[in-house]
Amino acid sequence: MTAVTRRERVEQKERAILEAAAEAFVESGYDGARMADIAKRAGVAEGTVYLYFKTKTDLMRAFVADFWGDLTQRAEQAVADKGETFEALDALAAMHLQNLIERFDVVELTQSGRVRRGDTPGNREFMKAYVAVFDRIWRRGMDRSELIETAVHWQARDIFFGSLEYAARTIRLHRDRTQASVVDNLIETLKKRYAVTTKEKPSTQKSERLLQRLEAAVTRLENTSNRA
Amino acid sequence: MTAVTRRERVEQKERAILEAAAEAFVESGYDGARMADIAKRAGVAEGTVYLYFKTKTDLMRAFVADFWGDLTQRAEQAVADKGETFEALDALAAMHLQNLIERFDVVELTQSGRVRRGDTPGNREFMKAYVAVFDRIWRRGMDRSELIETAVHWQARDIFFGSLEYAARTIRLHRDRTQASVVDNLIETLKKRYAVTTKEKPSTQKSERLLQRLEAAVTRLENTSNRA
Amino acid sequence: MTAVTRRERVEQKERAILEAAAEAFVESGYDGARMADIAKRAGVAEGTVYLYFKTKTDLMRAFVADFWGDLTQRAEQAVADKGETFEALDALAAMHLQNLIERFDVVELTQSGRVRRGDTPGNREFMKAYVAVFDRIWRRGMDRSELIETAVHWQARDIFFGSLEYAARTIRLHRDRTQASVVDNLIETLKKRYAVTTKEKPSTQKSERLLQRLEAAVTRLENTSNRA
Amino acid sequence: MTAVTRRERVEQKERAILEAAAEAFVESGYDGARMADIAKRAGVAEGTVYLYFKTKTDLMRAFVADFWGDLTQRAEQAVADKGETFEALDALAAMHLQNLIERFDVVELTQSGRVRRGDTPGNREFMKAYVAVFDRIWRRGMDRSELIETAVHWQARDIFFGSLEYAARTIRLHRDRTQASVVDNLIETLKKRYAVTTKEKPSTQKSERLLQRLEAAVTRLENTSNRA
DNA sequence: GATGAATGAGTCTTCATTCAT
DNA sequence: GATGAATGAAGACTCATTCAT
Repeated sequence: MTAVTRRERVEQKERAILEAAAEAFVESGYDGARMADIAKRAGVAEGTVYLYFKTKTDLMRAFVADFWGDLTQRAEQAVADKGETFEALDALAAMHLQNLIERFDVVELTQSGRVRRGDTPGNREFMKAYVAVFDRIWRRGMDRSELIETAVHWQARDIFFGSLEYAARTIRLHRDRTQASVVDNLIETLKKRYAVTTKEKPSTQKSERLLQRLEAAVTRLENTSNRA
Repeated sequence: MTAVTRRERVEQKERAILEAAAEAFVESGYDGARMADIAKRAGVAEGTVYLYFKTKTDLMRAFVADFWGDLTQRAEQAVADKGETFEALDALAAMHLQNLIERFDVVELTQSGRVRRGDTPGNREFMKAYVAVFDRIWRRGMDRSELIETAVHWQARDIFFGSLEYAARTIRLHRDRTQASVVDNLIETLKKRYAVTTKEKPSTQKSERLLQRLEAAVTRLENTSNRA
Repeated sequence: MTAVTRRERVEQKERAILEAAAEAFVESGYDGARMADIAKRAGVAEGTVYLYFKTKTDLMRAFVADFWGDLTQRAEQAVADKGETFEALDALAAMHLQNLIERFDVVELTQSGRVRRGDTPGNREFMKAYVAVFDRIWRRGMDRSELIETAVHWQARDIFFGSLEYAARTIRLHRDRTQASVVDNLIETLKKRYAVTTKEKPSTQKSERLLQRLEAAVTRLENTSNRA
Repeated sequence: MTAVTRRERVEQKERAILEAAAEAFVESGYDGARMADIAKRAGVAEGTVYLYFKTKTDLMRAFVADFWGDLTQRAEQAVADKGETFEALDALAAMHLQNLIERFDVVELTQSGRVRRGDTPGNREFMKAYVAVFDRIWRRGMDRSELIETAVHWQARDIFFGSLEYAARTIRLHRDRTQASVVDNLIETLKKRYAVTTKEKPSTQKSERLLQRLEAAVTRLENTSNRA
C-alpha cells in the first residue's frame, strides 16, 4: 500500500534504517550503538543495513547529514518572513534553542569534533550550512546598516551560537529557566553591542573605525610573530 | 632525583598512568582508548594499571577529576589579584580560552555529558568548581555595584562560557583569529550589557589596550627578525 | 547425507558444540575447559559457540542436562522388559555400572554438587529423573510383595547407587575386578536383606514389623529432639 | 607469647596458611580459590605463601594430605576398643558418616578424582590410609571367622564406603533421615550378607540397640522439655 | 625470612562485517 | 535484493607467580 515503485520502496527502507540508527546513536553514542540493534529496530536483517550503508561510520555520517539538513531547513523557514535584523535573529535564536534542547543528544554527539572513531570528517560541512542562515541575516543587517560598521561578523556569531548552546545545556539542568528569557537576553545583548543607534556621534564612529583597522593590523602582526 | 621513598614512587607511578590515560583518552576518546596502550605509555604492565585504578571507567573518572581540578586552580590564580569586575572577567576569559584551546579535546571529551559508556557521573561536579570562579567575580561585582542591578547572573554566565567555548572551537579552525580579540570583544559585549556606565569614553580604554598589544606584537617582531 | 534443511543443520551444529563441550569438560573440568578449544573441536569459530549458548555456564548446563537425559533413557530401556524385582534391579545395576565406568568423568563432574563456578543449579533435577527408574522398580516390588514390608526405600536406594558408584571408582583402578561380579554381589546382598523368603516364620515377621514401627518412632523422636 | 622457638613459629605459620587454604578451597573449589585471599586469611603476605608451598597445586596437595591424615586418625581411635567385627564396623561407619556429613565439601573436593587442575596425583594415597582402617577390621573378622569364608573383601568395602558416601549426600538434602538409622541399616545389611550365623536371634540384638537409641532419644527429650 | 608491588599470559565475551543461500 | 548464521579479531580484566627491597 505504502510505496509502490521500486525506488520508493528503497528510499523507504533507507529511511527506516536511518531512523533506527538515529535512535541507537542518540541512546548509546557511536560506540555504544550496535549494528544488530539498528537492523532490528529498522525491521531488516543485519546484512541489509550493509546494502544501504557500507560501514557503521558511513551510517553515522548519513545520520548526521540527515539531521543537520533537517535542522537547517527548519531554521530557514523560521527566518523567512522576518525583515528587521534583530527580529530575524530573535526568530533564529528561538528556533535554534528549541532544537538544541529537543535534540541535545544528537547535537552533542554530532558536533563533538570527533565522535570518537565514527570519525566523521565532514560533519562540519553540514553545520556550515546551518550556520549560513545566521550569516545571511547578518550580512543583510550590515547592508541595511542596521548593524554598526565595526561589528566583527564571526565574533558575533560565536557569541550567538555559543551562548545558545551553553544555555541549552544549563536549561536542561535547571528547568526553571525559560527559553524565552534566554533568547530575549541574548538579543538584547547583541543589540546593545551591535545595533546602530542613531544618537551615536559620527566622530566616535570614525575613530572607532580607525581603531578597527588598527585592531586588524595588530591581529595580523600577532599571528605573524606567533607563527615565526 | 627520581623519587626515593616508597610513597613517592607509588605516587609517581599513579601520575604516569594518569598522564598516559590522559593522552590516550584525548587522542581516541573513552571507547577508543586501549588499556594496553595506556599501560605501555605509562611504562608499566597491563595488570599494574589495575592496581591503581579498578576499572577503565575508574581511570577515566580520575583523569577527569584531575584535569578539572588543575584547571580550576589555574583559573583561580589568574583571577586572584584582579580588583575590578571586568578586569577579573577579562583575566578569567583569557585564561579560560587559553585552556580551552590548549586542551580542547579533553574539555570536549569531559563535558560531553555522556562520554558514552565511560559514564562518569559526577563530571559536572568538577565543572561546577570551575564555574564557581566566575560566580564569585560576578557576585562581588553586584555587591560593588559595578554591574547593573537587573543583570541575571546565569544568563551572563551562559554568554561568558558559551561564547568562549564556541570561539575556541572556531579559532582552532581559523588560525587567523586571535584569542585576544575574542576576549576583548566578549568583555566589551558584557560591559555594554551589564556594566554600570560612568560616562567615561570607552574608546579611550580600548585604544589603550590596543596600544599594549601593538607594543607586544612589535617587540615580538623585533625579536623574531633579530633571530632570523 | 549430512543434513539438508536449515533446521537440521542448526541442530547438527548445536550437537557438535555440545559434544565438543562434553569432551572438553570431561577432560579438564569446568574451569579447565577453554571456550576456544571447544569451538575448535566443534569445528566452528569462537563466536559461533555464543550463538548457541549464551555463556560458558550455559553450555555446561546444557551439557549436563543432555547427559543425564540420555542416561535416563538408556536406563529405562534396560529395565523395560524385566518383570521380577531383583531381575529388574540387576539389569539396572548392570546398566548403571556400565554407564558410570564409561562416563565416570562426566558423572563425577556433574554430580559433584558444586562444579565450582559452572554453578549448575538444577543438576540434581536431572539426576532425580534418573533415580526415579530405581524408585519405580522398588515400589512395584513392594506392591507385589517381593520385598519385605519393613524395607526402607531410601536406605535401599543409597546402598544401591552408593555401592555402584564407589565400585565404578575402584574398578577403574583395578582392572581385574569385573563388573558382573560387582552387580551379582550387590543383588545378592540386597536379596539377603530385602527379598521376601517364604520360609521365614511369621512370628519373626511379626516381631520384625513391630521393631520396624519402633524404629520409625525412635527416628522421629531423634529428629524432634535434635531440632529442639 | 605463643610459640617461641624458630621451629615452632614456622610450623605455626604453615598451619595458618593451611587452614586458610582449607577455608578457601572448600568455599570456592580449587580454581575458585585465590592465593591472595588465602594469604590474607592466613595473615601473611602473598609472597610468604610461596615460601611454604611452591605452588597452588602444592598447597592443595598439602591440604588434602592434612585433611585425610586427620580423618584417618579419628577413625582409628573410634575403632580402637571394639572387639567384634560388626561392632567395629558399626563404630567406623558412624564415625565415617559423621565426617562425611560434617566436611562433605572437602571430601567431595578431595576425592573427585581430578580436582580439576589442582591435579593431585596422590590424593588416593591419603584415602588409602583411611580405607586401611576398614581393611584391618575386615581381615581380623576373617581370621576370627566372624565373616563367611566366601566374602569378597573389596566388594564389601565398596558397599560399605559407597553406601555411606551416597547416604551422606542424601542426608544433607533430607534432614529427616538420621545418621543412626543409616548406619544401623548398613550394618544389618552387611551382617545378613557376610556374618557367620550363630543361630542367635538377630532381633534380640537389634532390639537391644534400638533400646539404647530409644533411651538416648528420650533422655534428650527430657532435657529439652526441662529447658523449655 | 617477609613483603607486596609488579608482571603478563591467558580468558571469556562482543560485535562489525561477510557471504552462502 | 534480502537474509542471518558465521566469523575472528580485539579488548577488559584476573591472578599465579616473581623479585627487589
